[in-house]
Parts: sequence; structure tokens; C-alpha cells
Amino acid sequence: MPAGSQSTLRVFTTRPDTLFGATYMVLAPEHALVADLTTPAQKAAVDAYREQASRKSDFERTELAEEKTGVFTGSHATNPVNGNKVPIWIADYVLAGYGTGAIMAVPAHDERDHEFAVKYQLPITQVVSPLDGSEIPPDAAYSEHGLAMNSGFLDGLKTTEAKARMIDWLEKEKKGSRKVNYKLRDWLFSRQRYWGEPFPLLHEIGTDGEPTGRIEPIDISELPLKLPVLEDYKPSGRPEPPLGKATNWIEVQRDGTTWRRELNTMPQWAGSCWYYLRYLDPKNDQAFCDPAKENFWMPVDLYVGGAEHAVLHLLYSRFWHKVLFDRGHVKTAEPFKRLVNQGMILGEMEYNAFRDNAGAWVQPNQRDKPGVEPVRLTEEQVEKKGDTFVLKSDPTIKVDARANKMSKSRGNVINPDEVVKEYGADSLRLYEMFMGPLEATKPWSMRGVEGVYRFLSRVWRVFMDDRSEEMRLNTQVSNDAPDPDTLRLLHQTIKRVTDDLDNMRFNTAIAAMMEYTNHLTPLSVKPSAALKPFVLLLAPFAPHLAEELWHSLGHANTLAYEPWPIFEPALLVASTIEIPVQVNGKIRVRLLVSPDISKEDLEKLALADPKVQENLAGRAPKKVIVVPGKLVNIVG
RNA sequence: GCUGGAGUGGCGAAAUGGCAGACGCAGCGGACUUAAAAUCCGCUGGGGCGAAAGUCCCGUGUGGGUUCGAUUCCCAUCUCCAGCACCA
Repeated sequence: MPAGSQSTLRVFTTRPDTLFGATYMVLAPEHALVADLTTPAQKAAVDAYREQASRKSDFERTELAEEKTGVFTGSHATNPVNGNKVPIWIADYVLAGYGTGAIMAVPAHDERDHEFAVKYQLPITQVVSPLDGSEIPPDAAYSEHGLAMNSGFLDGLKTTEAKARMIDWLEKEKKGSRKVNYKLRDWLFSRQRYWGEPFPLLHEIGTDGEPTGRIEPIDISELPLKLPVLEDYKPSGRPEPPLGKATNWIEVQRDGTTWRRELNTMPQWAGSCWYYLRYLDPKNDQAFCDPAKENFWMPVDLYVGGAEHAVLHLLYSRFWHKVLFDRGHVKTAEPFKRLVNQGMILGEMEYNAFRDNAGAWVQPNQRDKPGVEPVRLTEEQVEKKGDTFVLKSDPTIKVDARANKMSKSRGNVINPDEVVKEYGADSLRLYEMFMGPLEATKPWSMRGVEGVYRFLSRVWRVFMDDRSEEMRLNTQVSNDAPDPDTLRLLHQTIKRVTDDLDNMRFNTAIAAMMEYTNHLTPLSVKPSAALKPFVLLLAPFAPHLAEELWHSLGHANTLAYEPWPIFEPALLVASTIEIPVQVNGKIRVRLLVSPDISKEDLEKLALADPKVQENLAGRAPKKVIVVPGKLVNIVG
């Protein structure tokens, strides 16, 4: 502090145990006490630094700041635990908006402080030692927990205990207090645009025509507050939001004073944060929903959304819900039981090679050099060599092969309307489910769409006579009983599709139906008893096609209310199964056996096999592992 | 830098301790056709030996470990993707 000054600098820390290691302090350039603390000798440098920092955006201060910068204020502070005088600096690596906008710097145990201390040659005092007794590296900060050292009454304590002891001491000496800090990211609730819920708030206007600072909510009887109808709701070009144009809506008289409505509006998620509650009872004009209905439906069983939903909408929804919960308006602390994040669909796979301005091919790692341009290649122009793609015409040149995020600028956007027009809504829907696991990021492929379209066409031809002019059933469709193989496969398919749907494995459910269709296609007799349950399985995946088939099978009504097919466990089992027999972990022969063969019989059968004997080459088996229904492994 | 996820054929993938590559795409061969498209049938991880039937070896990013047995479990490591990013 400058001579005679007795100001107090408040800091926030999560490591009070390192207070003995605080060798300097840093204030954010915007900190209120900077001007008071700056000595005349340092004034010019400090002012210049603050001026420079004020020009930088937050982005520049964080993303681009490769090296830390700062300026000494000329003043010193007293470390409350040991009375040491420590210099006070300002630096933009300390954020004004977090904590108190000031820190105690512990360069031995904080990477940022360490970097700064090294650059400006500030002292570094170690006050924590690793639990395993090792030395801390001299060129880096040790930010892990450990044992306190050089710390007076804390010496020898583990970090957790040292923290507690230090806080107790600070509170006793009235030099500090414990506090939990919460921060909700991006909690900015005002938008300067028209489309959004208006805030039901009024600003009092004084006799001078300026706001007095007093803010009051509108009367509850005036809710809901609706947007005023505006012909022109585009931004005005002036700083005030578009609602400023609603001149006869803005001013309100109340108790003889003039009030002005809030002109900002709420962001989209103001409404979307609680729609799941309003949807339960959308016509209720007394409450956002009837508690009985909320009790019945909430919490939401499953929430499926993309990445931006996970980080923003979901965060705010939960926050919102917890506020309602704390105030007793909802019965659950959490709104959603389960979250599933579906993966991003990328554009089609792209192959790019790079060429310099002389037209010569260069390696992809030269891509950022001036004059180097990407050249888009077709699949035919590239080949795989080792684990990279190379030019077919010059295999020494590597090719960059990847799928990119869909974006207008890249021109790789797939318009679903076009896909529906070309292949139908069922194909689009089915393809999206068939591409891979729901949660995975995966590239789009028009050929893949064509593949599922062909599958649906195949299904159609199993049921329908595609040579006929009018819609009629394939003549092979009959009322005969299905053969045992078909029946077994049907029940296996019902089981697989049912299980996969329960686990949201849509891709493998579709694969199972494809296998079943491949089985049905060559059959000269197609029993309707094997077809009807299949249509019901297909319905959630390709609803339009399934309805058509259902009607063609002679049903007048929709299949939507039909019960889901149930498999018969007894029908899943084949009369013979194949069991691989390994000798020392390598498959040597496969045995066809009855599925209910005993362990002992299977072992005997395996050992008696000539192929097994040949591989044992006269050695006696040391161990035989028999996994019923799976395999036999003979170790010898 | 931190956090999370992922590395398996030419491509999307399947198999969660027990036959690696189901299913689909692409490719190759055949049938049908005057022809093509569509459709149907067959083959299709790599390599060796063999005229063939066949047979042997290698193979799930890399290195190690556990196990009779590892894509799957454990340890280490590399690469890619996504989100966040000086939060004291």
C-alpha cells in the first residue's frame, strides 16, 4: 500500500492452504482499487496497460494471449499469515468478473502464476510437497494436493486438512471467511430483438424524464404480457431494442407516476426451458399445470437432443426446474430421468489433395503455406496405402480423407426435403437409423440411402406383385404354415428387434429385419403367418410402407393399435448347432451337435475328433474348457 | 491446456470375455435382356502353399499385462473428433 493507506484487498481462493506461498498479488486491470494503488512513478505504465486491456475483447484476452502480460502498480500488500510485503501487479489474466477480481498469486502451485512469476522474475516459494516425497520440478507449478511445508502452523498437514485449518485461523483472526462460489455460464437473459417474451417489468421514470432505478413487476392480473403488434420489428439502428418502436405501449401510468416497460425481450430458451411442464396442461389458465398432472407425468423419461442441447438448453432447463422445485411449484428436483445425445451427421466423405501455385502436388501438411490450394478428388482417384490415402497417380502424395461438418460455406449440406422427394420419407428415416449407433458422429452417404431404399423395395416385392398393373399381393403369399426354419428366424427376428429397440440400437434392429427379408425373398411359398408379425416390426421404422402392406394383407384398419409381436422362446432354438473346437486357442474343427448336449458328451465328442487328435499330436490334454452352446477349448 | 468420446476390411459398421468383420455400401463374376437399367444368384480382410478340394500363417491404432481364451478387462502410449478454455 502507498504510505499511510489502510485499504483491504479481498481475494477468492480455493487453495487457502497455500497462503504462505503467496509472493505477489494480481488485480484485474478493471479493479476499482487500481487507481488508488498506483504510485506516481508507475502511473504512466499502469494507465497504458489498462488502456490497452480495455481495447481487447474477452476473446483476445483469453484465446489469443499466448504470453501473460502485466504491470507493477508500485504498491505492496501485507500477507496476513506472515506479514510479508508482497508486490501488487495488474494483469489481464485475472478476470474482473470472477471472484473479487483479485488474486493472491502462488507461483509454486498454480501454473498461471508460475508462468507470470518466471516472466517477471517474481519469487517462487514452495509450500506443498508431493505425498510420495519426490521433488517438484523447478520449471513447472505443482498444483496437486500434498503436504504443507514452509507454512508455519500448517506444516506437515495434508492439503484438505491444511485448507480447513487455514480457514479456521482466518475466521478467528477476522481476516477471511469461507464461501462457496457458484457460476452459471452465459447467464445472459436479455435480448435486443422483437421475437421473445417481453419482461413483465416496469422502470419508474422521474420528473426529469430519466429512470430513477426503481423497477417493479406489473400486476399479476396483467399477465400474460404479450408482445405489442408491430408492423416493423426490424432493428432501428439506434441502441434501443425493436420494442422501442411500440410508442403507445411503452409508457404506463401508475399511482400518478410514469413507468416505462422493459424493452429487451427474453431469449428463446426462456420458453423452451419449461415447455415440458406446460405441455402437460397447455390450456390451463390458472397455473402452468395442474399439480395432479405434473405428479402423473413428471419427470420426463427420456430426453433426446444434440450437443448444443446438452450444454445449453439442458443446463438452463435444469436450472429453471430447480428454481421451481426450491419454491415448491414442482415435485421433482430434476426434470429429466435420462439424456441421450444423438451424434452429429457430417457431410459426405471428402478426399482432398493439395497443389502449390506452380501446379505441383504437395503433402497435406503444407496446406497452410501461401499459394497452396486444395483439389477435391473422386474416390476413383485415391487409394489406401498403409493407414493413409494417397494419389493413385502419385502414391508418394498423401490425400486428406475426412468427412466435415455440414455447412453452407462448404456446400456439403444435405437437404432432407430433396431426399424425401427422391427416396421417400421412410427411406430417409430408415437410413438415419441404419447409419450407426444413435450417439455416434457419422458421415452421410447418398449410396447408403440408396441401400435402405433397395431394402424397402425388397420388402415390397416379398409381399406385392410388382409386375402387376394394380396393387395386389404376390401370388406366393399363402395361408400355409411356415416351415420350421422360417418360424425360428421369425421369432429370432422379433426378439432381436424388440431387444434392440429397448436399447435404442436401431441400426442392428434394421440389420435383423434385412436378414429376415433375405431369407423370405427366395421362398416360393410365403406364409402370411410369417409376414404379418414382420409388418408390425417394420412399422416403427418405415410407417408408410408398413401401413400399405398391412392393408394389402387384408386389414381394413391401421396397424397403429395392433399389439407388438411376442416371441416364443421355445421356437428360438435350432435342432442342431455348430460348436467350434479349439486346440490351444485356435479353432481346428466345428462340430454339429444337438443344442441340449451334455458337457461331458460334448467334451468326449471333441476329444474323439480326428482333427483334434492330429493337432494334439499325441500330447495328453492338460485342460479342457467346455462352454455349453458356445465352444470347446482343449489345452495340451 | 482441461473434460468427454472414438480408433476394427476400400467405406458406414457388427460382435462387451468364447467362431472378428453380421447387415449395408462399393467392387468382381454369373443369370435374365437385342442392349442397358432394374432384379435375382454367387464371391469379396491380407498373405503363403496347392491343379483343385483344401490347408497354413497374419490381422481390431501401438507396446505391455491378466486369462485356457481379449476388439471386449487392466496399465502405458500415439492419433483423431467434439465441447470448454487464464474461473484462482
